[in-house]
Amino acid sequence: MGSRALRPTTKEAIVDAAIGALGHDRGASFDEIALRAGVGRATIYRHFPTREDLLTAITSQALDEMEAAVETAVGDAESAAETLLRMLEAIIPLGDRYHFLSMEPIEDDEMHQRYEEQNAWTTELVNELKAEGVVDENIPTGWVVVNIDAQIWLAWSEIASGHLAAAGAANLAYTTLLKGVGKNA
Amino acid sequence: MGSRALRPTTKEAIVDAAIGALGHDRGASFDEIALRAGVGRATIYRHFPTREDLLTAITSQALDEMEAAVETAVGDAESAAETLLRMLEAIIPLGDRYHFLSMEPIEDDEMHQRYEEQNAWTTELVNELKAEGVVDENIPTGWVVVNIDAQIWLAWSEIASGHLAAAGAANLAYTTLLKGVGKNA
DNA sequence: AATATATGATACAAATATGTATTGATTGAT
DNA sequence: ATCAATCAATACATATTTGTATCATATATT
Repeated sequence: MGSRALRPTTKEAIVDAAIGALGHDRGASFDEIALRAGVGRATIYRHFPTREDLLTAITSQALDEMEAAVETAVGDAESAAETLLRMLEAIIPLGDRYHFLSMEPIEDDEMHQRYEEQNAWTTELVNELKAEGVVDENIPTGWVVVNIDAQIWLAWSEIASGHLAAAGAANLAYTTLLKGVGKNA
Repeated sequence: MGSRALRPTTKEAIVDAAIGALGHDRGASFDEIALRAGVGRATIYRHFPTREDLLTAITSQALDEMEAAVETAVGDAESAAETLLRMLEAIIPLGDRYHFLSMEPIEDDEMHQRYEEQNAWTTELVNELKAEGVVDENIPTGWVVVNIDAQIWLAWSEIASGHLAAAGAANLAYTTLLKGVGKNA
């Protein structure tokens, strides 16, 4: 059995608490995380032998959730442009939990590789956007890729700070990315 | 006398070493900074009683340099659009030293206030850009402001990683900001 | 009920960083 | 040459965090 519990496992509670604690203070200690999770500090070490193991587990879960959300949302898109918009719509709402991870250096090798794959996926998307005539082919692909990531990050930040409504965020990011903030006479 | 020394003061050497060390590892200890500066660790404490004092000094110097550079570059601009471009041209080359500070939370009250003033300046600039018809007035001013900051940060990152030539960076950021990466048929 | 497992609480060891204090040497100014 | 200030080196006290070990208790399974 997969034994998917109705109530959160201790391990899940720890991961959740860690996400909360680290989102609030990226240097949060195991003491704080244990307090949030309502478990003893030693219990954390039974599930995650080192701090890095815990960080890796969180990163892994974040990537799992994001990849799953994007994959679902993007599945039946009929163009690269639609794929981009769907991707933004799927990934921006997940930012409230994982925003802090985007500022964290990736230590684990496997996580690093998954990040590279993510990047390769986005790069391929940009190439398709160029082929479709949606993105200017004179702009370096790498620059477009980091701008896509930046729009996601900005949307996360502005939603988190209450300056932006979650509803229209994806569309705003999409438009800003493709057309900029300039006035198109 | 201002007594501007021809050779760097011990204090200046410490600040420079701290910028280098913290740029490489944001958690760098006083040991590492002292090593880089070629001074004893205790000497740092004579000039900066606490770690926060040192951080504040670095932040202050960064803001001084950036404000001075922008003020000079922007002085005779004849439009808000020109001001924006000149600002980008002035501030992007400074990123190699202060890039890491943009990811650091601001603790000091005075630095926080100066940051707010920076933000107010950019906000005013965006309002002028809207008045000039350069920026779409339907886009929230705050969103434009964070997008300007994001372009600066992206340029810094991409230059630092060697993916972007410093030369055309400001123009690329300027164009991306106003027109986006989309193809304008 | 008996048993195996997971947990909480606590103590402990080790490492690291911050900040203070002291002392002798070096440097710079008069 | 003398004097004052600054510095390097060192030792020290303190605090924090990580990771390990132990033991009694609670929980779940059979």
